[in-house]
Amino acid sequence: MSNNQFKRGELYSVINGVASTAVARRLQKNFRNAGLEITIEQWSILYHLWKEDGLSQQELCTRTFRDKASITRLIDNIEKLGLVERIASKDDRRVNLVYLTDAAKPLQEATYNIANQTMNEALQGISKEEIEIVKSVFQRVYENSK
Amino acid sequence: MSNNQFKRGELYSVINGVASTAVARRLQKNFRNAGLEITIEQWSILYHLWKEDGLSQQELCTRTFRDKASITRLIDNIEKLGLVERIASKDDRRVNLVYLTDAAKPLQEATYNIANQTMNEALQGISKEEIEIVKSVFQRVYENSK
DNA sequence: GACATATAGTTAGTTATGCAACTATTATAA
DNA sequence: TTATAATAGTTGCATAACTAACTATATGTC
Repeated sequence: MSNNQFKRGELYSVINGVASTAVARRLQKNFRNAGLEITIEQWSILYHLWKEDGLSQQELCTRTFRDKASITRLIDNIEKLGLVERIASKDDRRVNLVYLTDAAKPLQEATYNIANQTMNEALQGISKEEIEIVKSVFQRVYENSK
Repeated sequence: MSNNQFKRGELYSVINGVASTAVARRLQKNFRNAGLEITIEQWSILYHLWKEDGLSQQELCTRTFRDKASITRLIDNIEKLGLVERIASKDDRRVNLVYLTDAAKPLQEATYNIANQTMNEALQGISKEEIEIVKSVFQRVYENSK
């Protein structure tokens, strides 16, 4: 089984280890205000594909710490929006590779800007040292709990 | 590289400020192994009622950082299990007060033990000072984001 | 080559979350 | 006093999560 210990662990990499549902909700609202009708969960998938397109669903499980069933349905929904498509791998016919469509590419800059701004606001007044401690504690809690 | 986040504000107050879905899942599993078929979310409601019985749904919203619709349905499910009951307030007829039933009381000690043990394992090697910093950062991120 | 096992992905069932629209009750203001 | 606003809770709709059972393909061992 994959290490899918975190429901939306994705946010971690985005907000420097300081994760909170408050931030997630704020980010979602900012997306919506900008006319971007995607969920944060969907965005987290796109985020990884912008970094590296054509990942397998299994690889997305690993990178986003999600269950494979969750990935299946997230991809289903993003596919319905026309932002990604599944293409069967030629090397291994069990594998689906997930590719961004042309419709997804313009979203990247807009969402990056909104995400960065949201995170900066959330992290105001918090020092780099504190963030490092939070990350370190998270890491050890994770190690202790698996 | 780990990835951590607390799923609900609730967990934050329960596990000494160090929240992670890994701990939540471990806790859930430990509950199940002990024959306690409740979810962590349900348990988080019971936890607050064991500390102070007869809270209103609104008060549970505040204390567990949840939406009132979420509380409505969580209470629905816990009520179906026979662990709590809603009693209309005499002072304000809009208000439901949530009371533990006799069936819920014996669960307290068992779940406390399991929770404490799970938390102690998760927090091994982490100092009180570090935990305080994590709590403080969470609080400030929350304040910055609401 | 054949059989067992591991891996990638899908589907079903249950729980939980958030938003928005709604009802009922209480508080406030004209 | 009456009209309006605020508050407590419920319900409908959509998304997401986890477990477990399932299909299909690959791999490894005899």
